[in-house]
Amino acid sequence: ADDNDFSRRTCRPPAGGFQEVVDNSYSECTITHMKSTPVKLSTSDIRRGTVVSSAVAMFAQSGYLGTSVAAVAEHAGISTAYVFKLFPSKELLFVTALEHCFELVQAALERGAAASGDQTPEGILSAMGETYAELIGDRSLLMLQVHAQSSASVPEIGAALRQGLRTITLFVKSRSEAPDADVQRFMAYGQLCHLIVVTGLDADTSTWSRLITAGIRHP
Amino acid sequence: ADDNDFSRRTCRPPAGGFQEVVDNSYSECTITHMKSTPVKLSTSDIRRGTVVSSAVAMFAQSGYLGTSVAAVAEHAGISTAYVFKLFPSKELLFVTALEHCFELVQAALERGAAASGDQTPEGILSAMGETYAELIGDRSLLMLQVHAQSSASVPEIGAALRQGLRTITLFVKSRSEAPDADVQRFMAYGQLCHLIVVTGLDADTSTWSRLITAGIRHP
DNA sequence: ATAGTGAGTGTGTAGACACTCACTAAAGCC
DNA sequence: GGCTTTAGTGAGTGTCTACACACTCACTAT
Repeated sequence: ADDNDFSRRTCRPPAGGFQEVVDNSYSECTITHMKSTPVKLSTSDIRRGTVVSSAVAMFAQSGYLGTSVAAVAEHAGISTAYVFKLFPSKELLFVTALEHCFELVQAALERGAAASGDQTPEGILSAMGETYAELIGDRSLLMLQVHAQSSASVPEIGAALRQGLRTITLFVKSRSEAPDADVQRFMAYGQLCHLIVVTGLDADTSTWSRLITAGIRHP
Repeated sequence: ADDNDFSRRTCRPPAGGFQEVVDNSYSECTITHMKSTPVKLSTSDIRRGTVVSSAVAMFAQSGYLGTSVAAVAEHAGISTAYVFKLFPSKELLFVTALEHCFELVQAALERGAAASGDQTPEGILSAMGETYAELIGDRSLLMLQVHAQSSASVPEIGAALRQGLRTITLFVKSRSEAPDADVQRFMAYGQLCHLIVVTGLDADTSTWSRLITAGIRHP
């Protein structure tokens, strides 16, 4: 239990080797006052950010009920008790992770739309789809959404899911200016994409699975 | 503890009042030898059937990890211990329930296709979609699939999910004889339908949710 | 009457999990 | 140096769950 105490303060990467989503929005360390010590100060807000990243990774791996707060804490390299000091409950930790997930998705769609050479509605939708498929290559953001759907009966999770879906839908609609039916189709194929990854069909070469995965890239 | 012993043998409906999926494939009681006693014998196979029905209902409600075997047993009106005698593990109980779910889905699709007036590929697909939307009105079969996707990392569940998806896909393809792209679209909108129900958008009248649910019936 | 069998249950157990609390170490400010 | 605030932890507690075991009882064949 005490064999890794000395390594706690060395700013080591989280256990598991950074396979979680890298979160740049928290990494900036704002030094408000002139400090002489070059060692960067770890405020609780920065810690909160790393915990959210760990929560995304762990919840994506094992789901809401299947992930213990202790596992998130270990991944973040802090104690379980401190996670409960940063977040009032497991539920709110999950919701925060989910909201963060949707922020990353929207940012990716925006990037894709901006980088599209073809700025027609169809071109923008296509570019967005490509970026999304790229984004969920690491599976974390995708699996978190799947697990959230499964836990939507928890009121706060359901609300967060609905809110995130609303944000994404409205963003896709306004950014692409495509007709409603095309936006709907975009969302439907996004869901199909989730199914493909969840069932591992992207690694399946049988003819029937080709039928499902046709035209959907798998990086 | 002994206040309900006498009611055990009266073939009463499961606790909860038959809100679970009614399963006709098990209700037949085959009397192999001529018997004089008119009371129908409760073999373990019949019990297995009722337990599977209860498992579908309970797992659909709370998911794989969120449902205790005791809850399934209580819903079926038997003891927890006996459920473990009928099924070797919780995992296999879930898999059996999922397989049963896919059987019901396929049967519904077959019924829809047979009842379609328009026997063109597009007509059959459309009729199938309508029957499917009707079938999942009670949400049990839909939610079970959603929870299965969330638990697909359990190897046996993932395999059962893949197998069920394969069966449905091949059936839709062969029964409708529609081109692959149309079958793919059929599956994609099926997944969108799941998302709508999970998030409760079918009861939402806001304009953005109308965009998602347009053209998808919600009974 | 006897021996045997399958249906079905009550009780126990070992472990896991969410969450709490009393506590320390250190930084910032006077 | 004192004093307050904050980061961070170890050691629990109560509860729940999958599963095991030993057992009863209705019934059947001989």
